[in-house]
Amino acid sequence: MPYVSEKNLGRLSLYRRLLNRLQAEGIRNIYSHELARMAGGTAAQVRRDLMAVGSLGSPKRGYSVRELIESIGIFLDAPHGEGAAIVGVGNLGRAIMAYFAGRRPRLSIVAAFDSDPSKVNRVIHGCRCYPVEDIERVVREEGVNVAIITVPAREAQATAETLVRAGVRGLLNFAPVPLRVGPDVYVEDIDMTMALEKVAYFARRGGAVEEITK
Amino acid sequence: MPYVSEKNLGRLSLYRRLLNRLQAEGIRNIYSHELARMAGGTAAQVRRDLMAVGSLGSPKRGYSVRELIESIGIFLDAPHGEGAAIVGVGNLGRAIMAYFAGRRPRLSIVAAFDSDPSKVNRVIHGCRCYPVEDIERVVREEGVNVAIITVPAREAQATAETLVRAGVRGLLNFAPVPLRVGPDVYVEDIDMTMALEKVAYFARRGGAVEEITK
DNA sequence: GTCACACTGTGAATTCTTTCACATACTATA
DNA sequence: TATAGTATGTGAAAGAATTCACAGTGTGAC
Ligand SMILES: NC(=O)c1ccc[n+]([C@@H]2O[C@H](COP(=O)([O-])OP(=O)(O)OC[C@H]3O[C@@H](n4cnc5c(N)ncnc54)[C@H](O)[C@@H]3O)[C@@H](O)[C@H]2O)c1
Ligand SMILES: NC(=O)c1ccc[n+]([C@@H]2O[C@H](COP(=O)([O-])OP(=O)(O)OC[C@H]3O[C@@H](n4cnc5c(N)ncnc54)[C@H](O)[C@@H]3O)[C@@H](O)[C@H]2O)c1
Repeated sequence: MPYVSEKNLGRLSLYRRLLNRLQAEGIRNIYSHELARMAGGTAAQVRRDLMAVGSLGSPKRGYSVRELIESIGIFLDAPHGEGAAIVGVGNLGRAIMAYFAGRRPRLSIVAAFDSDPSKVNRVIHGCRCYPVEDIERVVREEGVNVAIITVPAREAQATAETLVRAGVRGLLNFAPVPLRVGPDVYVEDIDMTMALEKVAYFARRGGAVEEITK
Repeated sequence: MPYVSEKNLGRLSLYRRLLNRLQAEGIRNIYSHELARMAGGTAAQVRRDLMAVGSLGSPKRGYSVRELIESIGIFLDAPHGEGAAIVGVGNLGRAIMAYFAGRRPRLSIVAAFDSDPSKVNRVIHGCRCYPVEDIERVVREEGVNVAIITVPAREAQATAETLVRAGVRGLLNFAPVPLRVGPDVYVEDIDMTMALEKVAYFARRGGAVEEITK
């Protein structure tokens, strides 16, 4: 399987979503420059990204939407689907559960955990909420490989360690603290404060340098 | 004012948060390699990043935590504070309002908007919720420069256009669609589906390439 | 059947980012 | 006051990511 950088992979995920929308509209073929326009990039970059999934475009007709979705799927998805866990069923955690509920069949939230007794043993957005003591057991039983962390910042490191001990190898972290984990665990941070400060800064200094202009 | 790349700026924001925490713990000085360890980077990168704010370290003592926070603030923040707006007071929008409420004095959410009549004219997490028809007026009155978009995907483009028309120059977009705006508007997308797919992918293929190892 | 065209796939060039490595400078100590 | 030692600031090198640019190719027109 070819190596892809993180950015590369992110864009493949984006292309797939755009392609799914096109497919729903009945569009069967698409050119790299059209996809680029939708994704906010350049045609060359789209083509370069698609090399990872084994390019399958044809001149004069571009890419088959159906084939592309399929190829990206083969590349991105776990062969037999995958379940994620979420720890911290607060404001953000519940919003995320609502968002992912019933959305992606190949990657869904299969277990939630919270330390608050008033939240455990309830079903929230179609997903059972367990006490944190059950993390290890449930993660192992369900074969969960990926987890979302939405606990308060001071609990995040300990939560990450528990999850890793249970076998989780990928973390999506919403707590505003960098997590320390072993090199075999992949961490993606979503840092809204940083994002908002970036936006404020670049909005002040004469806007975008690189926006979808044409 | 020196030019900084997006990544650069993001890290400055992160450093500031880490430094604030240190300051609260009573720590007065810090070395680049310590900050690097906390932020998950290298010492050289920290020093390089800090060049943007005008470096002010001293050998043997490192950087003054207080001075650094101050310098980063001068660099990052609007001189007299700044108000942001949020459009879409749903699950995610409310979580974000709760999160930012009373947190950053220099960059706070000063107005919320929703199209749902049952939400407007209420105060949610200390912030007035207006009908969408008032976006233009309120944004102008409050001098809002930055907005957060948490409306459903199909409404996002129209919302962005309304905001830009009202004078907003920076958007933090949570809707899973790339926004088309003019080149003078800065857009930052937070795409949770992409993030989760990335985590799942890299978790599967032997974890991180580049995590905080040492 | 064959021609011309527009688009793909991809090496090479460019641009952007990170890391290296070292001269410089400050402090503590005696 | 002189000295030793360690951390900074930064040019230069290395490494990534993006863009350029063009050869190759399948398609539709005729
Ligand atoms: N709300 C947002 O929009 C937002 C934005 C950015 C970042 N964050 C971060 O996301 C995290 C959650 O934010 P929130 O607004 O949902 O907070 P919240 O207080 O609403 O929810 C936190 C939840 O975690 C649970 N919890 C606490 N300790 C736990 C533990 N050790 N194990 C399991 N569960 C535990 C609590 O019971 C609660 O249900 C925080 O770290 C916050 O900084 C939130
Ligand atoms: N919930 C999540 O965790 C999550 C995660 C990723 C992305 N998103 C995206 O964020 C957006 C909001 O998600 P949500 O879960 O909060 O949805 P939601 O349905 O709970 O909230 C949407 C809100 O927007 C309001 N709204 C609808 N049209 C509007 C308009 N034209 N102008 C102003 N307000 C309008 C609705 O009244 C509602 O209050 C969606 O685009 C979603 O795809 C959400």
